[in-house]
Amino acid sequence: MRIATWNINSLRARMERVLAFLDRHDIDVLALQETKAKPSQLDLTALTEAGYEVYAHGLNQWNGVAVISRVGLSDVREELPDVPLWPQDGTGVVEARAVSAIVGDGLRIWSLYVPNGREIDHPHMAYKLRWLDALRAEGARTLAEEPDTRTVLVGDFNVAPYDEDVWDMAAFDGKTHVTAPERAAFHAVVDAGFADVVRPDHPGPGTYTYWDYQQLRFPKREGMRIDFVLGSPAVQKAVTGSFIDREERKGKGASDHAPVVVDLEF
DNA sequence: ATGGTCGAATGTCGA
Repeated sequence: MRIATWNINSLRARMERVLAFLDRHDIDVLALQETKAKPSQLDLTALTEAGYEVYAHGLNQWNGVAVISRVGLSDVREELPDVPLWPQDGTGVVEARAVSAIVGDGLRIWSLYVPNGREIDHPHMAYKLRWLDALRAEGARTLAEEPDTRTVLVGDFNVAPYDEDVWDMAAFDGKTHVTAPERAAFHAVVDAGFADVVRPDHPGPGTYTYWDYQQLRFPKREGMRIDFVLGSPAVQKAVTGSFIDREERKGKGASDHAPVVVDLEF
């Protein structure tokens, strides 16, 4: 089974790219982030005709996540337990950040869009840390109940866990994504039992999944590794290969993120 | 030249 995760930065704007990507790489399951649409706004005809089931979760134009599968899609769950949807700050913006489903041979895949954090002292930063702790708790709970669970936590974590995951640490002085609390929150998820299954085969430095649209970051090879596939022990043993589809970042109409693809044989 | 780009509820914000 071949799974992938991709921050698509609007599914409506990039439906043709998604269809071509699924076909080109023979993808069984695709987790999307930043769909930027309510499900009612999506025309899923072409995906359905290509043999895929889709579960989209989005409440407004911000964020939104989805799972696309041609190997079954059941037992959908929306959002993490014990973490309130943002915000409590009176802006009235409610954002969808997580959805999961059982696909293939009993694999639970979570499509995750970790809150951005914005600025170090912004309320969204505290919310981001709380959200990551809720993810850790959910992962730990799952593994405690079922140590052999086939579970993957995939998506845009908005954290660069190591210095080599950004092109220049000096550029991130005083910025989010690289701070000690964010990295600790990320590593706590890993320490709960969910290892990065891509990094061992694709180490850095210079291995990125995101390049800002601005300032010619992609041609200058100035990117960040912030999109991950984290697998439970049963998943870790099943990995037979992986790659980051850097080609997808090229050309007109690209997302600012590249897809991350992992092959599993249970 | 200290910007440069996208997508969306576009007299403008979030990433």
